[in-house]
Amino acid sequence: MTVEEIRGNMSGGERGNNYDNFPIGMRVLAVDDDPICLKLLDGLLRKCQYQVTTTSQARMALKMLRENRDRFDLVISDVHMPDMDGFKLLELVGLEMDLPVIMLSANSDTKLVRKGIDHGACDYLVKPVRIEELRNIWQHVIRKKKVEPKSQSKSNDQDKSYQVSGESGRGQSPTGNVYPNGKCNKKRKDEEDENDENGNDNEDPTTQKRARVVWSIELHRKFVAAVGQLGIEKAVPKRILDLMNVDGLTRENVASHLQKYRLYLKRINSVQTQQANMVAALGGRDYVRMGSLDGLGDFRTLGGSGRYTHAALSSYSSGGMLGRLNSAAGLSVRNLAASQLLQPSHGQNLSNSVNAFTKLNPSIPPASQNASLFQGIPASLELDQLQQSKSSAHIPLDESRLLTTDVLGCSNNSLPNNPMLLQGNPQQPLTGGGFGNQHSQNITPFSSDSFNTGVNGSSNFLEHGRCNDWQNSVQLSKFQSNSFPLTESFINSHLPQNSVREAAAHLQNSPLDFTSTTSVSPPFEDSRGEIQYRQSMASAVQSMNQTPSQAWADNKQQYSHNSNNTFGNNLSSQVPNDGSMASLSHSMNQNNENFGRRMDMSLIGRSSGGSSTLVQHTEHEKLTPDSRTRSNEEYLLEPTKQQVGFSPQGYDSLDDLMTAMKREQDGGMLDEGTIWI
DNA sequence: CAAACAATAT
DNA sequence: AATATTGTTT
Repeated sequence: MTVEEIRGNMSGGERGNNYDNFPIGMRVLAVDDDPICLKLLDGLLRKCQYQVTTTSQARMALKMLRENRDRFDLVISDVHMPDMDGFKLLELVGLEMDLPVIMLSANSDTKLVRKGIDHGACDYLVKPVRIEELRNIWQHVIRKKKVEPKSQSKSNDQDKSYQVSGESGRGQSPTGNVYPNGKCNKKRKDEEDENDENGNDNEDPTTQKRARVVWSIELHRKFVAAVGQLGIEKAVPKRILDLMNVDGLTRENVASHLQKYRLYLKRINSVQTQQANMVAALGGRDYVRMGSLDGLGDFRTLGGSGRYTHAALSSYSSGGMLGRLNSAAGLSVRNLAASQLLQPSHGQNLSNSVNAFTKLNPSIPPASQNASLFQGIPASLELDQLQQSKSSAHIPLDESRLLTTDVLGCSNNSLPNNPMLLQGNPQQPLTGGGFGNQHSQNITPFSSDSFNTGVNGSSNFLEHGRCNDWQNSVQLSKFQSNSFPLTESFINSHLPQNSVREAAAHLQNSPLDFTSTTSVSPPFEDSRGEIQYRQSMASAVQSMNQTPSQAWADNKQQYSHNSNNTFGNNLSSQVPNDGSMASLSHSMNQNNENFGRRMDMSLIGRSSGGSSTLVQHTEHEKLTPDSRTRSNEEYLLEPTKQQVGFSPQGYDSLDDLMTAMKREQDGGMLDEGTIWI
């Protein structure tokens, strides 16, 4: 009988629950860009009596999975795929739906296998796959189910996936166990601290000091999930610990990680802000910001931010225009950066309060709040800003306003604090309603995005590894920040605006190379979960009114490196000039597919400009250079106009900026950035 | 006192 | 750089 028949027999049982005759009818999603391989795989899986669904596109797979998480029991995916790196898919799946994923590849390179496992694959099969291997894949489903049950009684130890145990070193279990002895107690106190003294502690393994916790991807995932569940506000060590329900993990461990996580979030925010500000300051260049942050994505990957930078630069310079920029601009940039860095950040308090406010009352309509909030901001900030601006002579204050505007706009949108929601499933109806058709909506997304974007975008570049990346994110930030300076310098350089623009345009365009060259990361789709959390955290933690929306844009991002290049072309062609951002955004939401191209753009933009933000008002823009800039810029610009919200003062932005700067400074990010140029 | 947090140590 | 530990506050 055919699979279909089997399915039918199983009758309703499909939903995942019935495992009556389990392996039979197991719902498998097979993904492989090679139609032949896919067909073959499909055939084999069917022979195993699994209920098979196939797709040749990773993105499609992700889409299907997102649409109905309970529709599949297991995913088997090729590693090499044009639209999305298999590892990326793996990570996203693991993160978002936590389904067992089996990687498939003709390459049996240990490193690749390892990579697959590290990214959460429950198995790695080498092509050609034998049916014998496929006959046993169901075990992964069982295993996962067993572990998953979130029964969280902390008591059990063993089966939980997370229990902390094992000798410290190993760590390889993808799942990530932490502590050394299985038994560990949560409290370190109990252990025997004292005993050892003598030297005789000999110990039972139990007794030893516990190994330090390694925050594996899985563990981090759990952590993030817990945080997300709790909401930032309530995300305190103890609660997180409870939710995580990982044996052996202590509150202290969580606290420590939380500390780091918060720092990370802040950083991200800062960066974003910074970028946004920068952009604004610069003159409002807009960049498209689609890129995004995907939430997770960035965790660790970026190992060396440097290379990206490098690549970007080089491509840049090669472009010709760049060269000039570099030289002249470089200097200016540097100055700029330096000066900015120095500035103290005052407004933090303010911003914090704002955030808090927002957090607390997410539901509250934004507009009023925002307005009030902003207004509330002390003038002092302004002063600071001024000072700042002075120091960084190049940046005109006026421009800074732009940023502010964005911010406001975002807030106005009244998006829920959690961008995630929006982001979440593009396919799904926008929840907030906020985004309705209205143009206001349209606007919103962008603006908000712009904020987030910076940061997010960086993530895109990163290599895959969602989880991995968060740690890297910082690096990303660096990268971005660096890029920024470039831009600035660019701008700053006293070139006539037009020329500048042109240059900018070039940059953006040229970047294609960059993109392709640098093997940036795999595409990113966001993983919402993380993103969400992240965002929420960020917003909460950080300051500012960041807006939530970034999410959606971000989601889309995929950068396809493979896809293409055409960035310019696509852009121009696909996106009509007239098309406003709104349309864009809509389309984006609706189809992920489109994104790919767009994403490229964004990436490029980012890379080149550093900031992809969207930007706002055109008004400030001195004018658009018409035709030349066109593709990218226009695209961007248009929307900008729509954007709207203006707020008279840019306090926020300033504040943010300052904060960001300060932070950066602390982080040394800026410095670095400056350096490269 | 326990928990959270920030700072500091390894 | 990632965790752990310590110190302070709530």
